[in-house]
Amino acid sequence: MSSIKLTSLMLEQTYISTLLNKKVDSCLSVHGLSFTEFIIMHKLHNAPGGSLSRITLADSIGLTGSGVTRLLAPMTKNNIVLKCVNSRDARQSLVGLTTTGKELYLDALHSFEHSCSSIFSLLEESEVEQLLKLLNKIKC
Amino acid sequence: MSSIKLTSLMLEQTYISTLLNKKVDSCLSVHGLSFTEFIIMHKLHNAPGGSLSRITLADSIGLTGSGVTRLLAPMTKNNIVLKCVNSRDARQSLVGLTTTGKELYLDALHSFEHSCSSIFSLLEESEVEQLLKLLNKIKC
DNA sequence: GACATATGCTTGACTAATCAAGTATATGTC
DNA sequence: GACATATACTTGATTAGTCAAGCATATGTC
Repeated sequence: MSSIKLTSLMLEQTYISTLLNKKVDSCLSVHGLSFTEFIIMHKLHNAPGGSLSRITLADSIGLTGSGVTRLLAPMTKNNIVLKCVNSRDARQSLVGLTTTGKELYLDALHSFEHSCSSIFSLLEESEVEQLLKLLNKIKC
Repeated sequence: MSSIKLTSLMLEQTYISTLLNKKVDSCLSVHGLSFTEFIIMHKLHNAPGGSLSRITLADSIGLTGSGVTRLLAPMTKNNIVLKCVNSRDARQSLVGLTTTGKELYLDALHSFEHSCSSIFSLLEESEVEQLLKLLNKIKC
């Protein structure tokens, strides 16, 4: 396998990702959210039971635990997420969306979906599926 | 087109990219380089004439001009890159690799290629090409 | 039940990058 | 040639995240 192609692939991937993040970030900024905050809200909204521990959250979005702590602090203050004690394990604090948080998420989701549609507009449905499949084959 | 698939694609892409960057970063750290520094060296090494202006560099790696300035400062101090004046335009400063920089780049390239091989090891050559093609179809 | 070790989270110090404002040089128009 | 505007770069302030160290709680072993 040509290492030039793999090198190109890695560089291209990084480059595109940088641009996409910036694009999505600016689309979400009208809701006062960063992309990372939106991802957190998305994970919480779709979590079974509606809440996750910080560690689970961190792993599922590729961040460190301390990164999550720092992100959640202002979100808690702004009444977007809620910290609840886990009665089984006092070390853990489960996090969930507040009612305000849910509403904000649904609003932001609209913008996000719109932005995704525009970003991936040149791809056919089959290509989207193919891309997803290929991305999942990357060894992280 | 299902917006759930597009949403998944965007989230998956971001997640994988985060992990890949961390992986590559740690592989390059043995050379004392960050991934971004390596990308800069790569662009300079492959540039026609061996030098680029800061703006061109910034655009080609998806960074702002000030980001490039900040990255180049320590690289200049460590004698990896060299700043040369453009006689045609005194505002511009062209940047190129020093001899030390070239050697360091070639060393780091080995590690980088090795890391890419491992990361993309589950992909066939045809899949790599497909992935590259699909990534390039994304509208940034 | 006491102690060693592991786990979940927070915090201080740091790094990489951004943005906005500023400086220096170029260019086009009168 | 003077002035307005544009371009290339730098710098101060800020932000998002990392890592390492620390604290609190859990768990396993004796």
